[in-house]
Amino acid sequence: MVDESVILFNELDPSLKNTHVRNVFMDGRQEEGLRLMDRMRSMKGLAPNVSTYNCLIDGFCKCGDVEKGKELFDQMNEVGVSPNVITLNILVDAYCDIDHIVKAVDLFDQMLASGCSPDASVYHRLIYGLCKAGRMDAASNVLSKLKEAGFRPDIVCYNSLVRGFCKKSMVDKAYDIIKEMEEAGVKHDSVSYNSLIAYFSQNGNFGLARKAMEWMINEGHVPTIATYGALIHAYCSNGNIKEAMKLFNDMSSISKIPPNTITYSIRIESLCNNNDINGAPFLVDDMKAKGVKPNSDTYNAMFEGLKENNLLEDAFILMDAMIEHACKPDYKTMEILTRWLSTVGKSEKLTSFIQGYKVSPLSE
DNA sequence: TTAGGGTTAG
Repeated sequence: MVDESVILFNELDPSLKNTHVRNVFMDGRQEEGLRLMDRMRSMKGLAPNVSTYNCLIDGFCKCGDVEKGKELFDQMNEVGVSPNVITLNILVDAYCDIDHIVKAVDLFDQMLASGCSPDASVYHRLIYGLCKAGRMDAASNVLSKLKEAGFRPDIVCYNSLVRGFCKKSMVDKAYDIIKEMEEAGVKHDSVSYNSLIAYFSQNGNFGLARKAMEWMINEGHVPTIATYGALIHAYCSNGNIKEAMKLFNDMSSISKIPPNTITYSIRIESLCNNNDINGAPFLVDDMKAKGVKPNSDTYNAMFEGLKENNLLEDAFILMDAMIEHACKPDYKTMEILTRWLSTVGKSEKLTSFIQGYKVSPLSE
């Protein structure tokens, strides 16, 4: 069979062949790209270059096949194409994304040992990935290596560390980082403040959280949706709905920040936790009116509330709404529904739901 | 002459 894409490829100027294959990979046509790469290798004086490999590896990683990406990375070494910092960044990001932190660190160490000199971005992204995974010892270790290599952490890197330490309740370490930022002349921003505000409010220290909000304003930073979100969530968890609502209103009226999916989900979750499931549909209507799209977390909060109140028929209607609005259930949705529906002998509804069929008797 | 592009709230 004649392969049209190969014929077209053959006619291209040699100088354009790598670009063409890159475009094929970036377009998500991995199989076709691989065929063209084979073709290239068989042509005299032509070979895929590092950027072609990078597009290919990135394509596989984005499709979730990171191991295939790593295989191709190894293949690069075999065929004599040296990986560069972009190759390394693609793989480090991909490993961090799927929480294969050890592999990300191994790859990084391997590159260091092989004499490749990563630029600051590789350190930055690895630190971010490690902080996100809560691996603060490893993150601190990479931070030291970054400094040894003569680089400096930037604001994003510092903020990742502040957040990581706050999440682990290692607030002294977070303060150390803030101090280091100040000494290094890197000015903290609203993101740095938001991590602290979230930490204080989660621990019920609302006085300090509000104080930090004041400091950030005095320093010329504007509170963001995350500032309000952290506080609203903490007040809701603490049962102080009045204060939460005040902030919700202040956010729109004073700060002119419209609520988003997360802010609404926080409030819906709070209603459900306080046995006020009847209030949830009104909030959903309000979201719709404001053009804010519910996501799986919004639905999950409502499913939890309906389950607590044993409102099975309402759950079926909600499952239909989820399908109708093309909102993909996540692992948490599946967990809630599996447990609930199997207990009440309605597992077949879950099967239909997964297959994308309506489940409510009202819609039949 | 390319390729990747990291931060905060639930």
